[in-house]
Amino acid sequence: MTAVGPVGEARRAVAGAIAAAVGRAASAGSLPAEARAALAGLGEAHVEVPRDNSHGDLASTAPLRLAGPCRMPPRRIAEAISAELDLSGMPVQKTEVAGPGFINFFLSPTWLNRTVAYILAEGQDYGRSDVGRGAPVQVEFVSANPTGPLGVVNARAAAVGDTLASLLDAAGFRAQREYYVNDAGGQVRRLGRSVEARWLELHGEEATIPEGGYRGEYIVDIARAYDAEHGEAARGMSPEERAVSMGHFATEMMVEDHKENLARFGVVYDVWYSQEANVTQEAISETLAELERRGHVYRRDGAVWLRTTTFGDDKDRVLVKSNGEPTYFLADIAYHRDKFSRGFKEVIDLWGPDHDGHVRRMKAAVAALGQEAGALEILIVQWVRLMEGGELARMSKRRGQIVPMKDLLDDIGVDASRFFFLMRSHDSHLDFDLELAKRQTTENPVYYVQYAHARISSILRQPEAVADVKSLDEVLPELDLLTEPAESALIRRLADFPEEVADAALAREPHRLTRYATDVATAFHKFYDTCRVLVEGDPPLRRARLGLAAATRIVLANSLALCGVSAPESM
RNA sequence: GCGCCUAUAGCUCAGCGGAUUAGAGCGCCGGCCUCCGGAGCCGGGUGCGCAGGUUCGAGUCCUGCUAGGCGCACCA
Repeated sequence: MTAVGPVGEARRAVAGAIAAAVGRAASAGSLPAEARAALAGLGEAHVEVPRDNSHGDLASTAPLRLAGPCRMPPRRIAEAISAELDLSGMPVQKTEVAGPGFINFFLSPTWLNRTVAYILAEGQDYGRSDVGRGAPVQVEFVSANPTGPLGVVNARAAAVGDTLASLLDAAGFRAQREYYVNDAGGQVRRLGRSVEARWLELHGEEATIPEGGYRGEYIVDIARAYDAEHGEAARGMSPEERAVSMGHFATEMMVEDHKENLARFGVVYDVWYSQEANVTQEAISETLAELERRGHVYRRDGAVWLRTTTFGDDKDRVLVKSNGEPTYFLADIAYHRDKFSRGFKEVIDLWGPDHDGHVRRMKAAVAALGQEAGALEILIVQWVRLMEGGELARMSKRRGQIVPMKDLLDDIGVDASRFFFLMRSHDSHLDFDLELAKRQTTENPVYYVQYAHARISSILRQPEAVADVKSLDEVLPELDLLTEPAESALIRRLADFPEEVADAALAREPHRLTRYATDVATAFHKFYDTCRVLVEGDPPLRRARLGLAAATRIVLANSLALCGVSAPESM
């Protein structure tokens, strides 16, 4: 838990009051002297948000945690602390000792209502915090090979990476979104030769796709495009020249295609980092030299090795093959070295499940370069299976198992795709229910949340509401009229938002956001069901409820924005 | 063989640093609109793979086992 926003303030206040009470209890002898130090070791973390709101708005587990050091039953510690609690001037309505030794705190209605005013004042900024203190963090994601179209796993990585970056920004880090373009090396040649084969076929010549080449139909499209632009020139080239020329052409075309799909998906990168342009021979040999200087390199069997086992890998890895060529691993190390030289202290890579065997060696290499452990974090985005009616779906019957991202966008759309990808933890396998995602009229989770937003928007534009909506910043005194349980429950959940954002960012778990947004939508619908917003004959209460509705809309809009999902005013 | 991920309701999954009574969506059954958007709300029930361990307390931590997925190149 990160203490930010309204709940963070309350958490700090409660933690402070408990610390003071423990101090007094220790002086008075009702607690042993060890209690002070033991509590100090806990920080503010012992003040938690209970799962069940009948246990209060905040609860301290300090008595349970102090039981060991104090050698006293937790319940008695709780009572000793309770007896010394001084809550004057604090937004706490009541406290209780409960269960095995929790101290539960019920925040006052005044606190809740001030929170509504605070949200209204913050608007678009509500949810932002400064826990990152402006630290630059790089998030690199998707980075697919430009040898074929993006697939659904790439789409998932795009949703997760983009939202993670947004969360980091909101939590006060400076996130940079980077895409690494693998436009160098053997695969470009292979791609070029594959295109060449198709190009020859276009001209009625026999040709075979080379071993390890690319067979997708898109290669034919590329060959056609190439022919239209450079067909004449190509006729005069040697096969080798053609492979190079076509390889570059194809790569550019694929990268453009990736950019287009990602942009359509709402993902805009700060940097498209070309391997060919940046990871030069020079960069590679500098990297090798640095690793040698640091003493982690040795020669064996004609190859140059990095002693990654020093840093937890299960075997050493080759940097330079015995034929003198650098491995991709070395190029990748050079790339990561460059990231850190650009000033990032924290670098997060999102990789596909086919690369999880490479995690250890890459982290080992970064450690070998002298970076702190944890400077590089690698998140594995797991497989996506598209399901339709409980069966594996084949959206693309044309070729293989790879379902293009484009088809997903065409069929499902951006909002549902992104939301669905963000409903699950990135490291668990995802069964994507196409039928459910396509539904626009029923219980699709994304529509559930958007519906709440649209419903509020509808209320706020009712004729009897508009005048009040304009002056919501003046409703402060009326907010005290919000005393219904459904109102308090909703406000309480709205108050969590900044901590939800900060915690999701720090844990690198963007999927928490969709759950939170769903919770807020549920709390709102319940409120709506029990409390009439546009109450007649009671203008103050109406203004208060409009204020709450407007605050809810802010939280929903901000949550959806972080997810990259639209927040419609009507549906 | 080694490594990583996963195992929670009929299905897909949450459960964030261990904490009071384990949740959501879908599916199924039954209620709720003279009223701000019924794309909503309320009710109905089954579950932490197995076995140990640590602890005042384990879905959560540790060990072993079982099952599923993935990875184990001088490929990129």
